[in-house]
Amino acid sequence: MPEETTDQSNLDFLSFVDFAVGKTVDELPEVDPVSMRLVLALHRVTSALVYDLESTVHRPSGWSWPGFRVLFVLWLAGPCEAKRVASLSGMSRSAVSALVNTLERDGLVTRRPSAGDRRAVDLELTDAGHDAIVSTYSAHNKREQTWTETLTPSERLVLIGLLEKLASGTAAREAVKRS
Amino acid sequence: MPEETTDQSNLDFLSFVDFAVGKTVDELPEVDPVSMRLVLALHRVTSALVYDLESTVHRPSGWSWPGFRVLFVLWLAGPCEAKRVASLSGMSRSAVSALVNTLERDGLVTRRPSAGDRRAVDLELTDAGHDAIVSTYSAHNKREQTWTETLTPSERLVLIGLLEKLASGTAAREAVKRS
DNA sequence: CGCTATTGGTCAAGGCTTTGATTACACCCG
DNA sequence: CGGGTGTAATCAAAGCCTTGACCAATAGCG
Repeated sequence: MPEETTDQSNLDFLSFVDFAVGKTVDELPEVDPVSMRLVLALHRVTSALVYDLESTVHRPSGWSWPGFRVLFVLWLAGPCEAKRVASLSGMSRSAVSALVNTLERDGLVTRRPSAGDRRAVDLELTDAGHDAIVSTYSAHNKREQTWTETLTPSERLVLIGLLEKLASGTAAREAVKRS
Repeated sequence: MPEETTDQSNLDFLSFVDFAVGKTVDELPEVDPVSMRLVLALHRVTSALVYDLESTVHRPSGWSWPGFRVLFVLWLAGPCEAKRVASLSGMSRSAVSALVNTLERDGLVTRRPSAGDRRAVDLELTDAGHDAIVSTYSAHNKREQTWTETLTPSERLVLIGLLEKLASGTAAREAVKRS
């Protein structure tokens, strides 16, 4: 791993944000630099975090983050309908359906027609699925802790508060939702 | 659009986070609830934001957010090598290469062998590409402003500061980077 | 100079997600 | 009870992204 080039590309990217905001405001005066910077920062840090977790934790175990999210919901909520898994995990029903094809093939989840509603499908973790989620989540959270350590304890709480405020604000509520 | 079911699913999801943190800490004592909640909130709000911007701004214009990011970099940085576009946009070289296939097909970008280094490829915005990025970015930022309005002006600055601190912290620097 | 290591770009296979269409089934109202 | 409306799930086509392999060209060292 070439540490110095990693730092270099990081700098490139950081200074590019400054440059981008400046030049954009210059050419498009109606642009608000604060919201531009906010969304840029949010997207960039999340994308780096997801990529890091996926490539250090999930892929090495042979699974993907999206698959992990489905297993996670099933672990916590217990067996339930695909529709509910979609809404709890924040994915579309189509995405859950496609993902469960993979998970079922790999023996982590079973699919059964629901008893009450014959349109619905009940999903349930297999024993292998249960083992997978428990062992993976420990590693996942260890890596999360490494990221979090950059902030002081009170900064962490402030950040969580602001993110949750953003998530329950007007824009989020009126935002287009996955179907 | 059924407003009440939208709110309902939002509540489902919000309360699920509380439930998930509680139950996970119960079963896996080594898990740190703060970093769990931080990453959950970060991922969730970003994913909602990206989905919203993509479906209200980019798809209706006929393009995708990833394509937009490439056009954006080319607009700001001017014509440059694919490698540089990748590092400035935070994408892998493979992803840029694949994406430019689409952008070139749609007449937004041109690909030319570089003068100095015969391995490299220079990318440049066409006139259509330039028009696309300028008109799309105005709409994009308007929507960003709607999201940002949920926070007070000083909260916005605090949030940006914390996100940028997270992005330049140890974990981010040592994180696996896209190749 | 020549050999080797590295770098820029692309391709291929596989996975996830999206929209839109389709098939079953459930529910409700006349 | 029958027909219209809405809902659960799935499929199909298309797009993006990832890893790993590969080629071509450059750079560095003996």
